[in-house]
Amino acid sequence: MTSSREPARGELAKTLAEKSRACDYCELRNRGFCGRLTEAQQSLLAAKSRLATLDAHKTLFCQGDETDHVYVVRNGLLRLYQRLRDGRRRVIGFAKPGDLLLFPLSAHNDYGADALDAAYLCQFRREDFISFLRHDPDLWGALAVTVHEDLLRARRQVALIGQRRAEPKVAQFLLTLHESYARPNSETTLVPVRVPQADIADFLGMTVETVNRTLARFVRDAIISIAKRGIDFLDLRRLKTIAESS
Amino acid sequence: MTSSREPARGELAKTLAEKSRACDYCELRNRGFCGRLTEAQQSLLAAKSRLATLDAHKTLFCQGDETDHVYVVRNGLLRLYQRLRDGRRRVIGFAKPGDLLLFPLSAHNDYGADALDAAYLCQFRREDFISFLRHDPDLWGALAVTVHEDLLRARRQVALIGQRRAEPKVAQFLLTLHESYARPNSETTLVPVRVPQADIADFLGMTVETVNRTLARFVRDAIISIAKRGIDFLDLRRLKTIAESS
DNA sequence: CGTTTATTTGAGACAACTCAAGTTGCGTGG
DNA sequence: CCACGCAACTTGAGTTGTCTCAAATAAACG
Repeated sequence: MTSSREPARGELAKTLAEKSRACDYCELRNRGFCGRLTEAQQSLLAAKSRLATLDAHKTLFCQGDETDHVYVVRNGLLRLYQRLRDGRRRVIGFAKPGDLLLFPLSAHNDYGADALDAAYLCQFRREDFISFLRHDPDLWGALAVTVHEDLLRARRQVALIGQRRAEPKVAQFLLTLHESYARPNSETTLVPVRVPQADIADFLGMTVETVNRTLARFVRDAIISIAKRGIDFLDLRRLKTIAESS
Repeated sequence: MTSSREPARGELAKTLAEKSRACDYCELRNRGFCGRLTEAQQSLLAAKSRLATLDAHKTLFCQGDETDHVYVVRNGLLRLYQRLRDGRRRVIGFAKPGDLLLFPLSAHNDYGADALDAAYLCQFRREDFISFLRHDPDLWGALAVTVHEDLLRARRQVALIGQRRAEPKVAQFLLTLHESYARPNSETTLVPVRVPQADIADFLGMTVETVNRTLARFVRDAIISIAKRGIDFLDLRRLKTIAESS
């Protein structure tokens, strides 16, 4: 099944389960919600957390449903989206490890989420999370900063969609993707995620055809290379030039 | 000077000053930051607040500057904007009475703000605001919810800009404007704000020319009427139809 | 009353969209 | 193992609507 694309999946799951309580995995990430917590706070939350697993293409929660849980992504990539009045879909972002999903003070989900990859998440009951906040007011800061970062991300998306030409849009999107997955000590230029072109289109407010043609041009010009395992960034400098060309 | 457009301005200022401590004015608004506070919390904040006045077209703060103060709008309308790499300007929103400006946990301003109308604001030193949060943890909730509402607004702007055709964009913008200023017990359809078309264009990601032509069409079709004092909504039903026409 | 800023109008180019076929890749079941 | 079906991707030709550029007009301000 989904494990075919990731041989070490089962092993990883075991590792995650062992480290579940101490949040060692999340601690590795500077960014994200858990990265802003002290070890004591992490332990407090971990005590009431449940490990949730989600196969690729499965839905974690739907827009409009009651928010009974909130989540922190441990592993995998999720697509966050809203349905618009006219039936079209708007992808509002992609959730990476460390990201907090849903706002614990809202009774209903602002958006829906489903997995692009198989995903592992920490699940918290919303009421538990709220009582954490009451118990340890310092958690409020982490929550507020996290929501504020989502706000900054949303504003970046506004700037992105506002662009008229397709090439800078896609180029900037690719650069953001690269940035999110760039490791300081790594030489590889391969970002190991496969985002469907339809999702890129709905994120950037373009049609699939235009996204496809633009990506094809980048591939033809040897700026990127698209493989089954992800996107290989061959010429970051040229990609940046295109991104700036507004 | 600017009082010529609002004869009762001076009187209003006096009223505001008198009610400054109890925040009675802000209390009248359901929406906004102050509306989420208890009277005790309002008094706490009011004790350390300063009334700031700002003439029309003046700048309150600039993007990138150090955040030494945060503000709550009492009266007037402000334009919030960011500068993009290519020099273009992106209007990220308009601040109405009750809105909190700037994020007290950020060291630098994410955006700039200047007045469209003459404006009155409550000014707080950032460190004072942070110590309020420490002193009364319940304030954290109000802050988090406020930032989250900004996030929802930003996502609405994403959906707005994502539209391809000009008419629905402008129609939806006008409807939002109308909603923000609609009074429950009021019969008038006049929204007493004048937003420059250039700002609408930068908010919606279009050119001034297209905004102008679209507005002209609405006026020609007797859907709205544009006067010096503001926009008169003559046919809300038709405006809604256009807004839905994606 | 002159200067600056905002709005209005026109003609043409261009880039993304629409529609309509293909093709490829992949998981399922015979 | 191959055939099938579904979903994602690819490609082409024509349309459409906004943008661009260029100008004239109107309004705001000292």
